[in-house]
Amino acid sequence: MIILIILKPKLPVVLDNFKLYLSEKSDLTEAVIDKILKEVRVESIQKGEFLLSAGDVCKHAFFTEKGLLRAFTVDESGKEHIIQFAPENWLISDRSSIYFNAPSDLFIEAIENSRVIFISTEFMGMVSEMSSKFRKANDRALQSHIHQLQQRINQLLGATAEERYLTFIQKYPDLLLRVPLWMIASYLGITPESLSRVRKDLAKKNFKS
Amino acid sequence: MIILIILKPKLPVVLDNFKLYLSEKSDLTEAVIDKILKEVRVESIQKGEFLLSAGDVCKHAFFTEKGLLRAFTVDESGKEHIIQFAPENWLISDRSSIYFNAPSDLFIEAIENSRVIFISTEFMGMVSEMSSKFRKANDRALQSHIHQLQQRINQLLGATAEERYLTFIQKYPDLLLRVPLWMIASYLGITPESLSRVRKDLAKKNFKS
DNA sequence: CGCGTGATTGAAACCCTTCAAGTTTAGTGG
DNA sequence: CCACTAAACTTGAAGGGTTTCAATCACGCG
Repeated sequence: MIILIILKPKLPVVLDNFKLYLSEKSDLTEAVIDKILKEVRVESIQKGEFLLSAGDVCKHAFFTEKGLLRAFTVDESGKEHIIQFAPENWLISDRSSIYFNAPSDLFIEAIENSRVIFISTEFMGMVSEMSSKFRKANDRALQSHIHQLQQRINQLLGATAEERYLTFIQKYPDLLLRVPLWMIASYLGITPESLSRVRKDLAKKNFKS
Repeated sequence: MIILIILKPKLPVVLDNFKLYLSEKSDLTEAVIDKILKEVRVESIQKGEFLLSAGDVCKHAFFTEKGLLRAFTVDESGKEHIIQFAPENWLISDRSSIYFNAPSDLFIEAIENSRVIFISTEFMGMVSEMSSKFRKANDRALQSHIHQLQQRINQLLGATAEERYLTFIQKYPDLLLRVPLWMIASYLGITPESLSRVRKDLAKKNFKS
């Protein structure tokens, strides 16, 4: 008789996306990356949980290994304004809060059950020192970030609700399926009702999806 | 008899503001700064002249030694959207156009007769290598810039015309006296007529200045 | 099943824009 | 220095896009 005993192995946390990210953005060997990965803090964040609240000092950048995060502000009248979404492979944080060690005015929340890498300033500094390619990739990302913010300002200055929506679905088609419409409305700076009507109009003009 | 001949001396271009800027942001000696200053390109720009046009690749950051510059986009319908003003001691440029060597979508124009320093990437690199304080100051400025862009997005997402105007005059009281109101309206994302009415309402509520 | 969240729809109100006209201001040349 | 012109600013009336509020519907989940 054969007795089969299967010991459930201690599952290593899967960090495929973050590993890929590091190997693409840096010129470190896989061995070194694997070593680094053992040091990073990873957490499972349930839908609805917060990674940062307004008033707190932001201490980490967050890399979405799995799931979906959002950053938003809340104004005096209690209305939310969504600043950014962060699906898989995106970084999200309050750069200036980290940099100036100042209270953030952002909330960062998981809107799906997520696995999130906590990236400290020290970690960034360490990898930057190890790889000049990584440093450059970060510079690049910073410039892109600024450019993207300016484009958004530009659109908010001039575009109608419909134009904003069309830009959004063209830029982030994947998010459309994962993010409730009222959050998209918040990102676009319009009410959920308005977005609903915009979509209705577009459907009438036989606009696909 | 005494004949007095006054030879008009070759006037050195006055760069007090930029000199002060360099000495505050770096830890270079005055002698070194003076040497550096001889290398920079300075130009007098008449009101209405352009330093950058959409479609061109931006090659310089511009430091306003004297005068006032603005950056703006023009949308499909021909409307201008002002992205930024740059009075004395401000830097203005299209970072991403410089960085990615890509055509800019910005115009940069003098709205007063101005004296402008052309700052090349090489110049920035050189000073950065000479002074780590300068490097850090630039990092800091970059972070502040991002923060300021985010605050503006936030306001465009939620605030009324009046709120935007009040924020503007509180943040840039000096510009109010130098910039035509229709440009301020453009910066705020409203029409000149609306701004006029907002100001009228504020005056009625006996709001000073 | 019932509850809560998200989405839709309608009607009224509101803010802002548009268009058009008039007024003020500033700059230019005689 | 005044006259002229263009640009900037104001004001009014009408219209449009969005919001607000309220009600209803659809769906997933305990």
